[in-house]
Formats: sequence, structure tokens, C-alpha cells
Amino acid sequence: MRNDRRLSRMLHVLIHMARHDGPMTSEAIARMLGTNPVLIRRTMAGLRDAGYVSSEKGHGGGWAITADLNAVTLLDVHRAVGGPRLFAIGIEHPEPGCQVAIVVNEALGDALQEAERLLVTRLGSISLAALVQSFDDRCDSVSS
Amino acid sequence: MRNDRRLSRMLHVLIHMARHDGPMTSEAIARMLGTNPVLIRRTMAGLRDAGYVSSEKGHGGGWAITADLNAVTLLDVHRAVGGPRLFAIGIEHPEPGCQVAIVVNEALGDALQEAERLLVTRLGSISLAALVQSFDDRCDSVSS
DNA sequence: GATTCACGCAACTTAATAGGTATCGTGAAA
DNA sequence: TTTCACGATACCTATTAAGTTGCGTGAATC
Repeated sequence: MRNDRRLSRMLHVLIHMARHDGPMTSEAIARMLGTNPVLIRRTMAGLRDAGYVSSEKGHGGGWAITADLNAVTLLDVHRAVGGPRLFAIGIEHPEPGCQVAIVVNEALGDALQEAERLLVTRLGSISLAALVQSFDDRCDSVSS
Repeated sequence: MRNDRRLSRMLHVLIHMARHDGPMTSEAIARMLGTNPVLIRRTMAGLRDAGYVSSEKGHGGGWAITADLNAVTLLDVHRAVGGPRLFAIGIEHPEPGCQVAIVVNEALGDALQEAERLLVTRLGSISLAALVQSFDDRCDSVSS
């Protein structure tokens, strides 16, 4: 399977929404991401459940950010979209008693856990507001 | 899909083989891992192509280690089994020109690359010999 | 030389999961 | 009342590790 792009896509959407007045429809978001509205609703439902966005039906409805951009990190978004597994590789779960497997899985598991800790720390240290700021900085440097 | 267990399994096999006189058959290895011989042949073909093991047909045949255990790291084995992707999450590949997507993917991509570097470094720093040593140490501490 | 053993190879199936699509229901605004 | 937009369900597709079946081939044994 291709890599899970839900986090990347939702960040993309959120930053756009942060710089957009009024709600955005699933249709408009889907066009922006090159996909379809049902997928957007499915994925953004997690963000809504986490309280980061709200959705409204009917005319003038759509999605809007409700969260404080300073209070939500990339890790929060990752978890809100289901907190899918981070790694594609893992360790086997051998029948207990094989000391060789234990040693192997300890070494491999340690390395994976260390990398996961780093990634989680990194994602947890970047707020949505920081991404918006990066975007603004980039615009400034381009226009200057 | 479940996590890729080829690396974990191959390490398990290699350490067993390192402590085993004479070749081991795919059948015996498969029984050990709770799977079937064809899968073993398929995965170990990569190790053979890398020169880490050899295979012999016929009576008394099977698999044997040919590599210097000090010279082969977990990273080498990872690559020998196909070097599959490490992460289950990734970044979207938006149509070029969306500055928001660029900023998002830069932040996310940096975090992923950093974690990958750490993991690769860790895997590259552990030799098969070190795992064998860990196993021996564990046995000593249990028996004492 | 016939048999047995064990790998080599090809083809197919299964399982898990992100992504994609179609359809209908529901509530809110126009 | 019509239209819009989300909600929910059901289904399909694609990808990939894993598992399975069957046959071929070469080496050792009898």
C-alpha cells in the first residue's frame, strides 16, 4: 500500500483553512487535494471529533477551524486522523521461550522505539501556527 | 497490512544459523518461524544474492551462513531482504505551485527524514556478531 | 540408475488497509 | 420547496506481505 497521506493532507487543508475566511466545503477541499469529497468527510470527521474543526450543513456550510492554532501540534493531528502506525516494518511475535527471538526483537524494537520517540517528539513540537508562520515567511521572502 | 516482518525473521534465522552446525533446511527454518518453506526460500534468496548465505540442493543441503558476522549489520540485512520502506506514513505529492503544501511537506518530510536517519544509523551500527554476543550474555546471566 | 531430498521458480490466493466511488438520508439556508 | 452540504453506508480498487500449490532440477544416497 502507498504511504498513509492523511496527516499530510489534513495539514495541507488546515493551513489553507487558517488563511481562508468562512467555511470550506468538502467539495472545494477535495478539488484542492485532487480527490473526492467523501474521503475528505471521512478523514476530517476525526478532526471534528477532536474538536479542531466544525462542520455545518446546508447553504453556506462546510468546514471551519475551531482550534487555537498554537495549541494543536502535528502530533495532535496525526492522532486525530486515527493515529495510524508510523512504521512499515515491525518485529515478529514468536512463540515465547525462544531466547534468540527475544534478543533479536529487543535490538530491533529498541531501534524502532527510539526512532518513534524522535518522530513523535518532533511532530509534537510543531504547532499549526508554526506552519502558518513558515508559510508567511516564505511568502515574504518570495515577494521581497 | 501487518508490519513487514522480513527483517525480524531473517535476523532470527541468521542468529540461529550462527549457532548451528551444518546447513538448515527451509523446512526446518519454516517450522521454527511458524510459516512455510517457500516463504523462507523467497526471503532468503535476497540474503543469498547479497552473499550472506549459501544454499545447497539435495541430501544434506539447506542454508548456511557464509558472511563474516562482524561485517554484516542489521541495515545490511534490511537491504538484502528488499530494503522495504520504513515508514507507513508519508507526504502527499501535490501539484507543484501550492506553497502551502510545500511548507507542510517540508516540515513533515524533515521530521520523517530525521527519524529515518536515526533508524538507519542505529541499524547500521549493530552487527550480527553483536546479536550473537547479546544472546550469549543472556544465556550466561540466566545460567548463573 | 532409481529414489529421495531440498532448493528454484512460477502462479495463485489471502489479508490488511488507504484510497476512491455511488447512493441515499438529513438538516439548514435561500 | 428547492438547493446545498454534511452524515452514513456500502461497495470497489490498489498495493503489498504473507501464505499456498505444483512442478522442475540438481545432488546425495541406496
